[in-house]
Amino acid sequence: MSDELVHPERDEIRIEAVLHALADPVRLHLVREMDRIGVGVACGAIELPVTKSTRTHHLRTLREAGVIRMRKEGTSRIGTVRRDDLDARYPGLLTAILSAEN
Amino acid sequence: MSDELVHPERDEIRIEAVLHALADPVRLHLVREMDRIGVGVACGAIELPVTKSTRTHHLRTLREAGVIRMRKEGTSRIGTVRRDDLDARYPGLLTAILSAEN
DNA sequence: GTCGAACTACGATAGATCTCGTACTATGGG
DNA sequence: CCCATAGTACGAGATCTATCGTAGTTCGAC
Repeated sequence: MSDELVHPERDEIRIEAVLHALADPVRLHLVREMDRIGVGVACGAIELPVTKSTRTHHLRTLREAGVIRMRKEGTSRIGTVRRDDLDARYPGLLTAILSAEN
Repeated sequence: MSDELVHPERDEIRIEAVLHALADPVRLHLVREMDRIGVGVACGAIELPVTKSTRTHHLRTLREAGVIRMRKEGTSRIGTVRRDDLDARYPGLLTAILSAEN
């Protein structure tokens, strides 16, 4: 059970899905926080103005788009940005988006 | 009349709007074609599997997001990608998206 | 002036999606 | 075992949006 959660392979990631995932302000904030913290972060620890179930929805969208990777750890989920895969597939994309100030 | 087409200023462009605009396959195709051709292109000349009114809708979305600029020329609309503005605001973003193979 | 071409405006509709509440599962501490 | 915590599943409501058809506008050609 190293990977019960479904993730797309690197070559299965689609640019439209990535852009759509990052076009939502809540999800963009999630990814920015994960990227800022760097190491795996408990997804529930990131403050959001939405409920738990909405958070789950957004995290699934990010995961299924290939933007983040999630693994289980106890009752928590540890999330990390898939920077290596995204940089390999779309060089410069993530940096350009995450460094945008507004 | 003063019904000149409305465009956001460079510093009014928002990253979420740009990402949302480019997340649609029809709009991404439009922008890729405009960028490939380079100089201003008659928007109606780009082949699309949608009707005229749907095309208008997508072009307006791109224009209002600040991705393209449109000017009138006779009964046609000439569209160009706002590469200078986008490169200045989000360095590397457009190149990363447009060079994505899939 | 009349006609057609290019485009926009508007309304309608079907589907997506963001949000929530409730119910449920799984894990770990006492 | 009991229970709290972290998260998911599911369904519902409200909003958004992609699409179309029809009608209207604008411009150039004749």
